[in-house]
Amino acid sequence: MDTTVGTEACGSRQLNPLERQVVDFFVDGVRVLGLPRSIGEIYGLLFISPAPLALDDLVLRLGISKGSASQGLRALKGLGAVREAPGGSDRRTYYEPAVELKRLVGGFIREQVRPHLESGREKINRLALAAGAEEDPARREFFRDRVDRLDHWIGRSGKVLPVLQKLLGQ
Amino acid sequence: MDTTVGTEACGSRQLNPLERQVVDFFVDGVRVLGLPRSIGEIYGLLFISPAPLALDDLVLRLGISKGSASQGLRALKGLGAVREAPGGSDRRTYYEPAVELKRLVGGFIREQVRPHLESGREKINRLALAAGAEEDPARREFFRDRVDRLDHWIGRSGKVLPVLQKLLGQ
DNA sequence: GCGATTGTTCAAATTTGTTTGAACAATGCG
DNA sequence: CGCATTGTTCAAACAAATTTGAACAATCGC
Repeated sequence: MDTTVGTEACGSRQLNPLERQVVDFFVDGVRVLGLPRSIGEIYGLLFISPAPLALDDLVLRLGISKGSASQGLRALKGLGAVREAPGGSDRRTYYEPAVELKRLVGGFIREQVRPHLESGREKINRLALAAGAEEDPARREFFRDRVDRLDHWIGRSGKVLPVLQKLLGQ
Repeated sequence: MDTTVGTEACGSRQLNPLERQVVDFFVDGVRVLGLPRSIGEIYGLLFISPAPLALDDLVLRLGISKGSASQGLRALKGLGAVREAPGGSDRRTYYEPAVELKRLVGGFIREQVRPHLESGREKINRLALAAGAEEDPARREFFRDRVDRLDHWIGRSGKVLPVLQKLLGQ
């Protein structure tokens, strides 16, 4: 092993143009989903790598810190977007991406969407209570209508998610 | 009109508990969508207000700055999530929320989702080029497959959006 | 038109969220 | 075991995004 350079960016192999483009593609992609940049970088590089990569590879090639790589991989595992590659002869753990849209969408919905729907439902229950406490009948009617509407939104979203998942997963 | 207090938070009427809860609900909601907090606050207060509100009302009741209120209203108008209330006798412009899920989802897709799909398509075209330039046939085949997959993702997403919109909009 | 009111803009301040890096824990090998 | 390598944690540094506020523009009634 050589010990040239150190922590600073791009010691040995920078990304080649294709890799660069793919990484950027995913950086933008995860931005839309509200996930941090490093997660897009990691997934992007795994996605375009013919062979699985270990944490050190990510650190070296992306020029990110070990901490970022570790946390990013953990998050991606949680989303079901990467898995450990089987049979790494090495002592290290190698990762490969999940590339089926179905799986990716499923993981995102499970981890990022459903929890919010749940907590939304709870909040709406409390809201309904508060709305019912209004004295003035006309205003109470109005509040009731609004809360009903929220409830309806959440209910519909819950219904639509599985359909969405099925449509994307073919 | 009185001129008590000034710019500092909560001079006159703070939010009552119901309003507080609704505002918080939407603050969380827009957070998930990657929109700033102030947008959730503004929409939330409009949503639970029986009568349309003007910019000054939002500033006063939410304790946010005029700048935030102005920018937030502009963004919400862009999303089709609020509109100017008709017939305000006053000199001021009053706003009311759009409360149909269909409209809200439609606006979000139009403003936040479609542009990213578009730019994604363009990036993939460039990617395909870069992938084709690979010398080694096996690697080229692999890259091709990956890029095809991305293309497929984007294509499918574009197909699903209208369905999603229709399902949510009933 | 003039003055008062309403609304916008944007650079600076603030807040929020991400990344770093060094200390620490875990793991496997000899 | 003891050492070397791999991976994790988390407080501090940093970066990105939002909010503020004050200067400016637009609008309206008189």
